[in-house]
Amino acid sequence: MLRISKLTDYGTVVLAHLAHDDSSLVSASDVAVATSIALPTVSKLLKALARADLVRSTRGAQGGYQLSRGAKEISAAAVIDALEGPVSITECSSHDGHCDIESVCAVGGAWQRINIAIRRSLEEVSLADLLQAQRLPSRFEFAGTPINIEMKN
Amino acid sequence: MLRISKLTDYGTVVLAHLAHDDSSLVSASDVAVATSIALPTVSKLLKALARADLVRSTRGAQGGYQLSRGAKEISAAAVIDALEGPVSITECSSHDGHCDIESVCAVGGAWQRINIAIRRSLEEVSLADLLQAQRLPSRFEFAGTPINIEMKN
DNA sequence: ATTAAATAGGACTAAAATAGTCCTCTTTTA
DNA sequence: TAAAAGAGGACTATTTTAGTCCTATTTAAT
Repeated sequence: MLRISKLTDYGTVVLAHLAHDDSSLVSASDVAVATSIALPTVSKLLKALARADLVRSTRGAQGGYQLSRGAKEISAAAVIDALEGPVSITECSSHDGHCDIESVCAVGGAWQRINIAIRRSLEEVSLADLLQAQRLPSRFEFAGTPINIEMKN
Repeated sequence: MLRISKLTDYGTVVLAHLAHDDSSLVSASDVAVATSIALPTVSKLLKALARADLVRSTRGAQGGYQLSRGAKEISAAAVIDALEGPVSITECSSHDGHCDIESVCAVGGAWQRINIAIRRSLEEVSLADLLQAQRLPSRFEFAGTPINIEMKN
């Protein structure tokens, strides 16, 4: 259920590598070697991440990529947006999506609300959190009720 | 990002219809007519929902389906599980999934944690909630920009 | 008993999304 | 000016998802 794409997952790994090598420029091929992800794929990911301004690129020889801001300033939501676009949880809730059964749909905006709730929680999680895999401080509201999320481990 | 499949969405609509017609048995074709979803599709959905024990089926003439429990006792998570299987947010976090880059993956269990968080929130939401959530214009911020979500009925 | 109305299960096909590769162009440094 | 990088996009293959259809089984009504 509710999966993110493999590319997004890889994207996180790539970002993680950049976060590690903090100050210096890292080329796509370095990242590919370090992560064992095929170079064309890494390249594609980094281009998309650059367009979304999550990484900054420097062209030319000795060029490469670096995070455009600190790992704490990059949210999981931003990563997903960059690599999958701002798509919603259901088709009919996306902006120009058209829903065949709209007129008889009893469910209406319910999934949207869930979507928003999930989105908020993803905004609370930063790349730094992902790296540390420590307790995630997630707390958000759904349908007016505050929901606390505790994580085991 | 993070979408549920169209079938799951339809499944919710189907369940919503059953919840409406509370006490009596409703045949798959009745549901199909009422929801404007093609009969074979409705049929397929109801079978899956029956296997997951979200609806109870009665075979034979005058047979049909009904919810196996009250709408409040059916969580969004259960619906998703029934129709998409208990898959995780990433491939490598699913139970028997194998991840190519496991050995160098710096992200590790981070997405799993997010997955658990989302899952919990989906367990908090019942079918009854989904039904009530009609027509609430929503507003939230993304990347500092306020975003309005309008629902067209 | 027989027939008709249902569901059960699964095989199959079609369509769409995803993943991955490759080519050509531009930029920059040595 | 050559080599090392990224930019952009076209293209292909694969996988997933959606949707249909067929056959078997169950049950109620006649």
